[in-house]
Amino acid sequence: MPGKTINPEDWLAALDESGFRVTTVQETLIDIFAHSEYPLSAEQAWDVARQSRPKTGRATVYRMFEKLESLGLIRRVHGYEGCSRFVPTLPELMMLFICLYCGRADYLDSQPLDNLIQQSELASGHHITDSRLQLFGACADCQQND
Amino acid sequence: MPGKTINPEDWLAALDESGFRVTTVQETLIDIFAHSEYPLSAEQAWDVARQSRPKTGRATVYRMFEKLESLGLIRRVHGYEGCSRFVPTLPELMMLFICLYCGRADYLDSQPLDNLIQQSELASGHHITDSRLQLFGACADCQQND
DNA sequence: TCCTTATTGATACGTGGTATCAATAAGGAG
DNA sequence: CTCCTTATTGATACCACGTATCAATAAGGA
Repeated sequence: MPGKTINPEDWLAALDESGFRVTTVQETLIDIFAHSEYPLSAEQAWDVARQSRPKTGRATVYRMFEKLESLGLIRRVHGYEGCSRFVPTLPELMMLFICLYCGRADYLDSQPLDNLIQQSELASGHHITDSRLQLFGACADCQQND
Repeated sequence: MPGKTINPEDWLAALDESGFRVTTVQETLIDIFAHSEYPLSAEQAWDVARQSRPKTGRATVYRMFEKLESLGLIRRVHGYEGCSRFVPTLPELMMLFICLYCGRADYLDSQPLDNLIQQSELASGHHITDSRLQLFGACADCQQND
């Protein structure tokens, strides 16, 4: 599974542009996201953060997750381990696949989803404004290592 | 939005066949599910259950939800109001649409989703064994009443 | 360097869900 | 129908995740 990732500079810039102060906690947490290929819960991120920054507060991490989500920089994963984990948002690659064996997240081209939505709108008469799709299974790597 | 619903008899039969005892709490809760067009949380179902059966325990309702989910009779809704609500499972109609205005759930034909999964498997090399798709927007009724 | 104020960390709190365990009731055997 | 075994229940305590509060800290502009 290829390691697609995000650029911490962009995230800090986004926070700055939105009028938030740039702090060291932010840098720490953004770095944690940038270097993880797995979906992260606030609790997990808190544990990692305290390794390099022991005084980090729990509430602060939750607040930062909220902020990052509201800015669209991370999105929630609705998975087998609950709904409290997040992954970085990759524009144009919104379809998320989670491997049930290694736990890693992979992003897929979302064009097929757009087609599906159009189709379903026509068939049902509903106006669809948002969608959540997640796929689960065995990633290419984990299939080989059986 | 048409009121598709399920048959309480079938659910009781399914519980019986799985070796569970048939109890009055079960009948109460199954009835509540059969008569609601909205996704239900355990807490909500508990409130309703106590109207006709005041001594009903909270844990019992959570246990029953767990049982019904494990038997595949209800499924979790990953929605804007959290991930703790459930709807009855309708086989062959697995794609769920939730109206953001009236809150009702509608089931859509899941053939397009099957196609999407096939497509994504080919493109990514992953083996997809499970999926979660939910659509949000304005249902046909709520679009008219604007 | 100082000052204002957003952000932080510690703590307490709230809600959704689970473990425990004695009391109850399903339902098969006689 | 009655008895007996045991799954199920209800009450309580408990735990995990997340949020509100508020004094202390630190960004960053003047």
